[in-house]
Amino acid sequence: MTSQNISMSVINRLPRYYRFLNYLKLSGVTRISSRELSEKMGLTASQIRHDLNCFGGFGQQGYGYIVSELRDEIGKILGVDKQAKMILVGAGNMGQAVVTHLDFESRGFMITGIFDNSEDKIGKIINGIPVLDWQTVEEFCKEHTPEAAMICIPTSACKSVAEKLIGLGVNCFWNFSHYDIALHYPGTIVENVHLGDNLLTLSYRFRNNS
Amino acid sequence: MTSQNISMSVINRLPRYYRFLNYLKLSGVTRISSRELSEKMGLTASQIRHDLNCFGGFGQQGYGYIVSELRDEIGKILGVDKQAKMILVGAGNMGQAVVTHLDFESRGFMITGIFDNSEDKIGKIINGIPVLDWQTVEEFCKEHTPEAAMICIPTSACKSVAEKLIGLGVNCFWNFSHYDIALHYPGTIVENVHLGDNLLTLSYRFRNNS
DNA sequence: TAGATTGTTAATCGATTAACAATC
DNA sequence: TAGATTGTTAATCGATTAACAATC
Repeated sequence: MTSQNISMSVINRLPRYYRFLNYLKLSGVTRISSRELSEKMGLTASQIRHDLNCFGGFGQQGYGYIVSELRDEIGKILGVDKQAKMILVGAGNMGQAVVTHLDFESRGFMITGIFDNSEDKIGKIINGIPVLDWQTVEEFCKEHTPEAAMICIPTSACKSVAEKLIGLGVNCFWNFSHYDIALHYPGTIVENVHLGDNLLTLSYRFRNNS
Repeated sequence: MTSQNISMSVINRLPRYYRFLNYLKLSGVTRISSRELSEKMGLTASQIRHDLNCFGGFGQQGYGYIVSELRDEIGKILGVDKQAKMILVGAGNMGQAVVTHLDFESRGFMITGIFDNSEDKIGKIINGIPVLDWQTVEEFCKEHTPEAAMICIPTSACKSVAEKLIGLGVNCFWNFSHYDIALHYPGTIVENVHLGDNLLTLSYRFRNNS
């Protein structure tokens, strides 16, 4: 395993490499050089080679990279061949939409349970999975041992939910709330999706577009 | 206007500053030093002072920053006091959920039109706004002159949609598809929301958590 | 073999942190 | 005034780019 000391800058580029290579493969491209890929992706060839070599030498000198091979290697690095059990906490608009819209199975996760505390939602079926009462999460975790959680609840509720889940062995979070889990629980792995922040950034750029 | 040459690293932190200051204000905190704020946010005091001074001296030496004043200043920088007209293209799960879930008005934008090309969706009312036929977008834009668009359609449809909108004077995009608008149309302002990429990054970090 | 392109090291560039003089 | 904390410059650190030897 050559996975030590890889910077977040590099890691954050991997999914995009994976997407482009996937697209190239589907388009029937079998071979590509770092220069050609750099033109398609708007990066430098140097950066691509540098990034890839964090994980090993996937190319052939004088030839380039075999698209399907490189795609598979990056897929393996990202963990697309595995599926960690993930629960969704909060079955509101956003939670429902993301779970319905996105293919989790091809991205390393599998939704195995959905929880909410509202009478309206409990019992509802989302994407084939029934919404359970948040009160029963402890029981569920002890039986099914989920490893990750997608958090789609109001920020005010997140502290107690995170605390509870961490106590039940969940330490990987896909966090859509504004509560800063990573800051309060240093051992956890957290990716934040802050749509509001993203929209504000767009606003700034729109207003200051000189 | 002191908005020249601000790096994206700084810009991307602004919404988070704004959120924390807002929270502090609501909590009744009137005054804060860069050191106190740095502890609450998990940054260095030096970085906070450095970031803020890109836009002007908002503090008082020996005293710190007045919370509500700083909040308002950053809000103004982000453009929360203005509302650019934005249309939503694609009224599927994600588009509906985000428009319903998020308060656009307090983040510099206002949804003034929703478009789709599916019979099921056209005529439906989302958040008080009727879904219009995508075929009528040209007419709509000429009358209402939207300045921005939220793109929630399949990647395959994005190229033609982006082209059309750019032709109609829209050059600011909140892009949920995987089509790379910024790469293909260099003059545009684009913020991408790539949920799938984000989930893959989480998968990587989960698998390589040593 | 000659040409092409990688893998890898060195140079550059940019972002973060440290230090401290200015000043409230 | 003395103490505190900013604004700002200098030092450090990390990420990107350039260069080129290795090699297919």
